[in-house]
Amino acid sequence: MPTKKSQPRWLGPKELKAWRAYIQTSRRVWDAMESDLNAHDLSMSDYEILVLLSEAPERALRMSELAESALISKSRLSHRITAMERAGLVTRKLCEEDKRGSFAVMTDKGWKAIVKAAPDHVESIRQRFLDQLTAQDQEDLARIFERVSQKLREQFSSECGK
Amino acid sequence: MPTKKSQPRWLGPKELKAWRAYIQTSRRVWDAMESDLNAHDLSMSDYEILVLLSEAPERALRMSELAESALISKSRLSHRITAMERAGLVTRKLCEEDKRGSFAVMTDKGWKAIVKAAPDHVESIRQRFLDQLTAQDQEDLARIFERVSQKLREQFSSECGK
DNA sequence: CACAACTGATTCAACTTTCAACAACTCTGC
DNA sequence: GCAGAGTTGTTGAAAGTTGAATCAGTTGTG
Repeated sequence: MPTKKSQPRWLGPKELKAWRAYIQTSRRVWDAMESDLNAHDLSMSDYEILVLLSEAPERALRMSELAESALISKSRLSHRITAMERAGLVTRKLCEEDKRGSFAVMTDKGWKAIVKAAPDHVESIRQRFLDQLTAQDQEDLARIFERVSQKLREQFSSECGK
Repeated sequence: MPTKKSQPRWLGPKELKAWRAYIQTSRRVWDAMESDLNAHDLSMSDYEILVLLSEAPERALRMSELAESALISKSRLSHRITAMERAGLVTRKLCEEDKRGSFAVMTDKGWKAIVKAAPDHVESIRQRFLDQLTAQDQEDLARIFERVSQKLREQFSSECGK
């Protein structure tokens, strides 16, 4: 996206500090949470997929919808569902209304897996992240990141949707 | 790390909001920045490696040190350096003092690559993230994430170092 | 000094992700 | 109805990542 010819506006000390603290810490948080989830043989992505399915009616979602919500590509989802199918966590079901389509459906085993993993995962969210924030911090953070997210969506539509 | 047998402390609405806003947005920010960097045939990881090398004396760093600073595994770094070597951005140099060791050294081409990519990358940091924060937000964020980072380091040493 | 334990780095095999191509189907406008 | 454009989802190969095993070199200890 960057489309500037002019002098680069280098980061000032405070900007640099904020950016570095943010970007490095968020990788660490992510890695720590991944490795916590590994105890349940799940990745963050798999967990997300299972959560989304568990919240969906019939515990089923169209592949595209699921890919979009989980923030991963269709191809990646397809491979991932194949692997999770092998592990017995989900199955596929063809879509009647639109014969190109298919559903990912959470199995009972998938449900059990997430029920088992959830308490540890929540504890992990707290220990790795939330417990270090005051109530005020939480509000600030939600506000800031929602604003950033909003902006990214705008940028995305003006870049792709043209 | 989670080691609790008691009732899980589920997230309250504000906690959930803060967590979701944060975790989803940070993936989006990351992805956007990756794709911005792709225009220069670099990944975020490659960029980080080049920055670290560019700041090091002689533009060289020991593999272990580099891996640790770049927050990636030694194995991954080894592969990545092989690839970057193929692309001409770095070379390896054996270490004289300790013959097990080796250095990654930035080449002139590597230097040029990062000099070329940096302005766009900085612009990307601004557009994707920093521009959406007030000066106050920046301070808050730095404070919060440094605290989280500190805690993660403590947890890491008490988990591994013993 | 000898030798066990350790360290730095790479390699291997398994796995995951990406990218491009594809098959199957639906929708649109004529 | 039907051609062409667009959508849904899968696939296969290439590239990237992981973790364990390995190799060479170093350090510490009796």
